[in-house]
Amino acid sequence: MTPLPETFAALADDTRFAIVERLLTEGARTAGELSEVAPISAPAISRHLKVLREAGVIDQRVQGTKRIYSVNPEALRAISAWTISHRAFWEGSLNRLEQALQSKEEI
Amino acid sequence: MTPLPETFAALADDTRFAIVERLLTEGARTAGELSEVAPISAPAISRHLKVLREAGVIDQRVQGTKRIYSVNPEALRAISAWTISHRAFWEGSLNRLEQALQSKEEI
DNA sequence: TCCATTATTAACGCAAATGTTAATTAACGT
DNA sequence: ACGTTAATTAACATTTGCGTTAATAATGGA
Repeated sequence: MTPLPETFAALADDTRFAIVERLLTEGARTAGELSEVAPISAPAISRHLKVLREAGVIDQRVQGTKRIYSVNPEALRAISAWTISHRAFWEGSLNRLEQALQSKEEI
Repeated sequence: MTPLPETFAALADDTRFAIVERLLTEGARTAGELSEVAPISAPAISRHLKVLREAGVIDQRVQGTKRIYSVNPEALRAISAWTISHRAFWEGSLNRLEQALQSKEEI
C-alpha cells in the first residue's frame, strides 16, 4: 500500500485534485477529457496523471489510442481509514476535560 | 477554511506527517519535543511547524519561551468530510453494475 | 501505406521546497 | 543585569516540482 504522505502529495496540487474530483463525480475519463480541468498543455496533464498513477490514486486502462483513467477506491479508503483511526480526537466535543486528557500532563 | 490541496500539501512531507501523527497519538507537544521525529535541525523543524500552522493543520499556544503545538481538529474533520462526500464510490462493493454506472456511457 | 488522432517522453528553464549554519528574539532564574 | 534556554528568522546551497515546446510512439481509418 502506498504510504499516506505520498498519497497526500499526489492530491496536494490543484490540477491533480481537480482531476481526481472530476473522476469521482463524473466517472472514468480519457486523458484528453481530463485536460479540460486546467489551462495547461497536454504533456503537463500527462505528467500529473503519471504522478497520480504512481501514487496509486488513479488507475489506467488502455483502449486503442486512448487511456482511460479512474480513481482507485483503495486510495480514498486509506485516507478515510486514517481519519477514522483518529476520530476520537477530532469528532469529540472537545470540552475542557478532553483537552486535558489530550495534553501531555495527567490531571 | 483552508483549501483541501493546501491541507494535503502540509501532510505530504514525511517529517510533517510524523509530527502530526505524534501530536495525534500523544497530545500537545513543544517544538523541542517534536524535533525528535526526524534527524534534522531545530530550524528545519520550526519551518515544518510553520507550514503546518499556515495550512491550519496545527495550532500554537505560547507558554513562556516554549511553543506548544496541537492538531487542529478542523483539519482532520475537513479531510474526513471529503472522503465521506465520495463514500458511495469507494465504499461500495464495486461490482460490475456499479462500475458501469461509474463509467461515462450509460448502460 | 499514409495520415490523422491520442498520448507520452525528452529536453530545458524557472520557481518553490528543504536542508544547513549563523544570528536574532524572547522569557526565565540568579 | 547577565547568562541560559527555547525557538525562530536570515542567508545560502541544493533538489524537486511544474510548466513549455519539440519529438516520439502507437492505434485506427481512408
